Amino acid sequence: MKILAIDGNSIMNRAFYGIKMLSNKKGVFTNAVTGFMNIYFKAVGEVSPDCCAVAFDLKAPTFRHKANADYKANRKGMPEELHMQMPLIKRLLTDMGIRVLECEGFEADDILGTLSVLGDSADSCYILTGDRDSLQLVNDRVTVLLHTNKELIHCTPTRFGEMYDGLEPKQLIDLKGLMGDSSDNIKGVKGIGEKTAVALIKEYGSIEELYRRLDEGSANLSKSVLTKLTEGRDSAKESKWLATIVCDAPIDRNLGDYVYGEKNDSDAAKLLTELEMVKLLDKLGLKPAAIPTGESGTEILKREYKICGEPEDIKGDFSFVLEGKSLYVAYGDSLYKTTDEGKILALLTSACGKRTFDAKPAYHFCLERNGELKNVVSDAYISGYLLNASAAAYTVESLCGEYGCCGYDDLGEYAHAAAVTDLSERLDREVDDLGMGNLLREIELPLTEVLAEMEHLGVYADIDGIREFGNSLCEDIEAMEQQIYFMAGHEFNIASPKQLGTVLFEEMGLPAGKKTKTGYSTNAEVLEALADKHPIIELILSYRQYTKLQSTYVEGLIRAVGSDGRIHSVFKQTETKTGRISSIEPNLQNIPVRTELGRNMRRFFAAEEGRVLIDADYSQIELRILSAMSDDKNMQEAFKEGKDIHTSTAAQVFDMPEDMVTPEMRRAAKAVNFGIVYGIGAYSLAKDIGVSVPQADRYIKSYLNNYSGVRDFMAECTEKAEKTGYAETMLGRRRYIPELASSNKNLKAFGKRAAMNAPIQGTAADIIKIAMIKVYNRLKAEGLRAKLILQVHDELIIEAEQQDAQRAADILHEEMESAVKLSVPLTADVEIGHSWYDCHN
DNA sequence: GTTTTCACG
DNA sequence: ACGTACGTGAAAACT
Repeated sequence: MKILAIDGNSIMNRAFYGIKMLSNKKGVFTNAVTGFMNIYFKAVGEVSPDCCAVAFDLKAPTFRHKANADYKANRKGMPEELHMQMPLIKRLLTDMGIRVLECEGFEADDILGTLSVLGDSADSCYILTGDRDSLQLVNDRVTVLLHTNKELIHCTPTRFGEMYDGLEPKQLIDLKGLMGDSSDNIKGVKGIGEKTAVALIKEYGSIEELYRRLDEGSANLSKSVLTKLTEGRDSAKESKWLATIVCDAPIDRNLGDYVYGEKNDSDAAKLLTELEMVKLLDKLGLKPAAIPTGESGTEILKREYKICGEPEDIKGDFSFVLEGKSLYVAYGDSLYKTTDEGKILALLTSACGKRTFDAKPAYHFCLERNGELKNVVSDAYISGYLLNASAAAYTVESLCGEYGCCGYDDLGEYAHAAAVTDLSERLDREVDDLGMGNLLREIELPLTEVLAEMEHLGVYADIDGIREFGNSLCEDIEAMEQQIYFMAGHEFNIASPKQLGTVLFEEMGLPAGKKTKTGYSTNAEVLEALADKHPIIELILSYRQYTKLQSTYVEGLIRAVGSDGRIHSVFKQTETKTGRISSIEPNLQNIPVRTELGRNMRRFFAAEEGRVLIDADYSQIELRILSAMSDDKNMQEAFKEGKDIHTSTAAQVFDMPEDMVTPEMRRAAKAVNFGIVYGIGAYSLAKDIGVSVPQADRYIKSYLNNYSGVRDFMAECTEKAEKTGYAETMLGRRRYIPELASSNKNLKAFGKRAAMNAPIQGTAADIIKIAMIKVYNRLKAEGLRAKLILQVHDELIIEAEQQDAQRAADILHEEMESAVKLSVPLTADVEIGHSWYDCHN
């Protein structure tokens, strides 16, 4: 019989610190449980045990510890994030049929020791732990599986000998008796370190023998060691006793009782579903269990489907997925598949209501064939995002796992289509229950179509112009390179932060400022502070700016231009935690604008012959939202009267009339306004505007005194988020913030800032999405040859035929400003021009 | 695959 | 004593 005995505390501890923080959306941390199970399965895979037990320390102090009150003092203070996972792993193990052992008055170690002596010579024991203390238990039939960062070391007596220079496992306690162990608060003999201790034990074998020989006078010891040993005699004995793992803890001593017991799959499934540990669920061969929602818990339903080949006779609502060129349909209890483009188009453009998972590819399919996908009533991809915007990914499988749908693996390629009906039902009900039905049906679902069309149309790029610009950059870059090499005295890779750090801070002796975790920081902020120390700094900053433009924008955008001469970015609808959309391949939401050099890139984003671009951006949308959500009458007044908000803020913060506000003061006020939206800190504000930290702190205090509604609102935001676990926008979009449950000060502070920012940034995102849909619909309804092609968070861009441009611009202006009704006006500034550059003054 | 840097709102 | 604003994506270097 082979038993696997696990040190639960030790492995949980190693798992916790070895795996990045994970949590479900309610803020229950799960990384230690995840890591524990990974380590457990690895060990099981390597030793195939017949039985298993996991030992845990009991929290209450035990009699052994009373003898030495400080004993273990250094192990206290398990962080709350780990502590909260202990009951979870115990429940999970129990549900898996694995014995969990706890024994009052004994540590996990002692339980393992006791397990290791059970059975007879035919039985073997594997002890899984991350703690080297247990190595003393190693013998011919006891192997310690020592978990390290690199591998699971199988510590047999032979391996132990290699690791400890020929010592016997049993001698580990003698070693500790002499040298002590600060992590266990074992004192040892004062003045004896590892080297001396090893030498002594190698020579005399044990503490008892050492002292016998010492008393006898036959020990060969230096005078100082002799003195230390004599003085430390009692401590050595006690330390050895403390280091000794007891092997007679009062636990069940019948090996056979540790054979895997009956599993409780249904409870395990419920627990793991709740914890959102989908991968583990899968690994255990379990199906997600229904999480009861509201009063009436729902059972997992599994539909009986029949696979029917080509779709025909579909007259009502159906579920579908379009994967590659294949359309899979679930209609009633029938599953269909077709690759016939005509049939696909006919189905997608039919008037039937459609449920799906990720509608965008289907919109593209139709757009490419001049069809129109109609009546998408549910998209589980989007619903999943609304329910938890922080998930790493949204797949049919992960959503099935999380929301208690059974999945249809047995149906092979039809599995996704089959699951859509269940997913839509479950997720959409949850969305409705949480008050996001409107957000889903009025905003996110219609938005998918708008985004698909924007992607489909793309934006024209003057590729020749970009190339030419790139060539001129290249010349400048080469010249700068040579100059930098000359000043440094040799060639090196300027783009390497490591090499650059060496050149600047070691070879040239410039004062090194901040450090990163790997070396010197060489970012722009650090370099700017050094600008007057050496002319090379300015060159490096220019070099960085030019090479950034060259590699990311010139080269990146040239690669991205399609055969139609246009750039088709992908707008992701389920990526950000706040509700914004993001843009990739390429990212068109970060095209340079802040410097003149970079802004030139925007000359190449233009309208095609005969057309123009219409650009509109919201003015101060986030601050307007803040004034509305906080109902701060003071801030609202500034907007109602059409004032410049930063000047108005400066006048209040500095307590003077508006016409006395200097540009300097306005700049500071602007920084405070931005900072407020981000969840401000005095340190960062000080850095941003170049004043002292106490000065910055006074600005903030003065700001919050003037805008007391804002102060109250921010406090409410964090309180509400702490209580409920999430922050929400004006339209009910949620962002879960598990960091608020953290006991880590930094994480919690981050959570608070996120709780203050998410409602504002998220509401702005909601509003521009509404505007996009309204603009899209009106341009279409009025038959204008004008289309939305870009969104940059608070900015929308239309490409329009010249003749329709003014009407389109009016629509854009009107719909953006009337997207929602706030207690302050929402204003958008519109510009018409040939290129994006021309639209930005 | 992670880190550093820097582009945007 | 420490770290220090919210939300993104891409490129190059580094491990």
